[in-house]
Amino acid sequence: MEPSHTTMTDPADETGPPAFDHPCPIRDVLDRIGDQWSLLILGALAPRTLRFNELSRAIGDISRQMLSRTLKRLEADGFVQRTLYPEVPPRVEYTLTALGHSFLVPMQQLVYWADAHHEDICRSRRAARALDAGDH
Amino acid sequence: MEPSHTTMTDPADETGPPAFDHPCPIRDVLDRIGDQWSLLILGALAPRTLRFNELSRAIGDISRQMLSRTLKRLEADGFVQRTLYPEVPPRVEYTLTALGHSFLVPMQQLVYWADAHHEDICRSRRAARALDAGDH
DNA sequence: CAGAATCCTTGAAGATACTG
DNA sequence: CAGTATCTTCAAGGATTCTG
Repeated sequence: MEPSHTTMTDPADETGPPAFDHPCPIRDVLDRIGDQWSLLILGALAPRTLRFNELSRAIGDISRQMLSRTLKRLEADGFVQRTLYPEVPPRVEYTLTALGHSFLVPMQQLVYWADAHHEDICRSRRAARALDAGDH
Repeated sequence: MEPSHTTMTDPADETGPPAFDHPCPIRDVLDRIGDQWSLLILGALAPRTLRFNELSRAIGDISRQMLSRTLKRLEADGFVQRTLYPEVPPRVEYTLTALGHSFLVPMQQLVYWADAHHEDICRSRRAARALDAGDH
């Protein structure tokens, strides 16, 4: 856990207005992937470019509202590129940027870990619940 | 994104929502690390065992409330072990389990990525804000 | 088709105070 | 020392409606 936390108090980068860019890199990334939808969207876009409604169907239970919002953030952060084709009816395509793809590399490792250890976690939870139920 | 996500768009898996243990391993893990404190706690415990108040001081701006809650969840999920020494005054030590340590391995990769690309993200954000300010 | 605008609910987190 | 108990706030996310 070294790199991110030791640098977060770096007093030398006072180049701009504070209070809106996050001081801690990993926090920034976690805020992005911590939400309900970002990772699902990135995963859906990983193999191929998709249009708005294709993305909506691919994910299934996401509201248009949240899909729109989340895509905007991902676009603003440079993970996703949005391309509007000025036709009628309008067509908009979303595709991963190089940054977006590169992000999925370490993320994939985490997915592997999660798959490998999910059972351990569930077992631990059941044990905890059993204890909790027994002692009150 | 193979193992976890390709299966969740599968239209054929309507076997009924079990509704108690999370169906998606990665979601489970993300829920844990997505919150404000879990990762900070794991990071603090990585190099050494700590007592409750040591942990509190190590993290700094966490309330006792949240420290207690988060530790309980981490303990229930098997990331952290809690040991109570029945002395007066009481002493409680928290330490990472093998599962907790193994989790930090892929997590570390994500931290590296975040450090390496934080500037890209910030730059992208600034550009997005500039565009946004210009077009309305 | 691809969103934006609006309103509302809920859970996460903070503040504060108390306890074995 | 190591917590728990309440109360409150706040923002993420959902539902619904409207539009170029």
